[in-house]
Amino acid sequence: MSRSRAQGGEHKYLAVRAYLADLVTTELDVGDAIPSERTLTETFNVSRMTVRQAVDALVNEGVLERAQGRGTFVAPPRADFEMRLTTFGEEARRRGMEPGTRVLETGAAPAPSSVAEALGRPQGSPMHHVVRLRSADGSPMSVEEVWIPCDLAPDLLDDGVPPSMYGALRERGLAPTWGEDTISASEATTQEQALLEMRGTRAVLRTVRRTFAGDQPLMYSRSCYRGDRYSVVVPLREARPMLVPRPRPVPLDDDVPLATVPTPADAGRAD
Amino acid sequence: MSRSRAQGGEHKYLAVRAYLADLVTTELDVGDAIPSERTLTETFNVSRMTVRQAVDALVNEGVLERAQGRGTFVAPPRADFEMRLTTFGEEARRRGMEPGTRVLETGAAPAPSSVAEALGRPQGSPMHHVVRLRSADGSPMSVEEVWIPCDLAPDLLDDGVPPSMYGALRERGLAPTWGEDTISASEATTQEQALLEMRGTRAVLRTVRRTFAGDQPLMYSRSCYRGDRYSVVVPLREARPMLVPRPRPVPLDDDVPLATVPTPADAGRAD
DNA sequence: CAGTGGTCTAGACCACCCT
DNA sequence: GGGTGGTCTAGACCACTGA
Repeated sequence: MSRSRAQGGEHKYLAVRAYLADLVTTELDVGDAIPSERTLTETFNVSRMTVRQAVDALVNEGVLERAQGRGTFVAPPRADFEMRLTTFGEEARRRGMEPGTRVLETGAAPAPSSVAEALGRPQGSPMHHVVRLRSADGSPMSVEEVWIPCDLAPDLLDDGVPPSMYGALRERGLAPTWGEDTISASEATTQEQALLEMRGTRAVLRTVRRTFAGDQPLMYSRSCYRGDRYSVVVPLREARPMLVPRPRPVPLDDDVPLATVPTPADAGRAD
Repeated sequence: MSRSRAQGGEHKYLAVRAYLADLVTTELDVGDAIPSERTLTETFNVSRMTVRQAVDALVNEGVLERAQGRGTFVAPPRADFEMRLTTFGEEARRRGMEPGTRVLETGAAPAPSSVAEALGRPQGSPMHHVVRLRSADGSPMSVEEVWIPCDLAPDLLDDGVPPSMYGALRERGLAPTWGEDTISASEATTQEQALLEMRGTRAVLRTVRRTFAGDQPLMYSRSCYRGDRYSVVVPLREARPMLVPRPRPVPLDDDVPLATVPTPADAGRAD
């Protein structure tokens, strides 16, 4: 059991898949051809269907593209029509700026009703609460407030505020898997205005984010960005090409799950 | 060649696929089992690999879920982590409100530089230009300004402003396939403030949208939403589970495409 | 235990592309 | 024509599930 796992795992198609994934990331450029299916058949001593299973997987992931009669090629980096759960730091660096943070407030606090509701917790339940001023290239960008239920990670703030909340949660086995931003515009409070050093304008972009690990609500956060320095780009896909199942999901009496906690299936239905 | 296409097309797996898709949409509820693979093998007189090809396709689309040892079931409507290209009307109705429109301005106009640049057109080239006040349940929600190159659809405004721009474009064979919103916050101009009947606040949420049909830029639009009445919900996926190809795409000398027109591969890279 | 999906074989013919 | 992917067969054994 410890031997014979060449590269990818127990299954043959995984070995082929791993080989191809490695080829793509280390040897080939976009547009290059991978070995033909029959070649792979020989090099791995497997049947063609097995090779195809491996190639199929990478095609489905958008890593490879097939072209009948020509071959199979490394696909150009795919259009990404999905926003990602990124941290302020990653986001700033992606935009070519150096992120900075000043902790304004930290500690435990009872959950306000809006926060409790959003996380599916009883009102007033204990939460880690952190308020930070975030900056990019030295100038203030946003004020960010975070709540995380204490019981999920009691020791979260024991060593001070971690550089990345997502990182700290990940270390505790609570990797964020999806989330939801609600974006709106309003005016800065005088306190926010001062913190963000805003002068001409008071317009700010606010986002409320709920972060989940699977079904479990992990974190609630509110950010307030300078309207004159920050914008969000959202890629948009074609309207609904999908196949819709369920003709009429008969209301069920048993098996009613937590009501206020949306599942991924509820995401994307704005409002 | 004209006969023998039972339901889905020439290929056997497409027939099975069509049969299953029909089952899912007309007979089965979420969670119901589909016929077993071996059953399908018999009813369609095909081999099991062929059945699997059909089922695989639907599983990849998120319509079905396999469970080893138990069966294959209709999947719950999938989490939708993608924002869709919707029109103001669809969007309003989805939120349970009745959309309304008042045309403020309409006609042809030379493209301002920002618009021309965004659409990859020469500055000053002729564009359809429409400004509309959009309302929901009778109260003003946003001011929207649209530019569409005249040459794409010369007759676009011949019968007045169409109820849906996307619809009108679709009728002319220019179906929008993807787009990109840039969302920001700022203050309303006095004109906007008056049109939107804003009183307490001046904060507005602005979106700049570019709409494409494949590689072709179709439309540029700017909207200005009342900050106190409008917000956008953006679903967020897990941060980068993907496999990244290209170690170093050697700069190519030939085959350089239109420079200022981004392809889908550039979407999602904010900023 | 019987039934399900998961993996795998060793062939086959076809449609397509390039030379 | 020779190579490529696209489809398809008729089996096989395995791992897992549920009664």
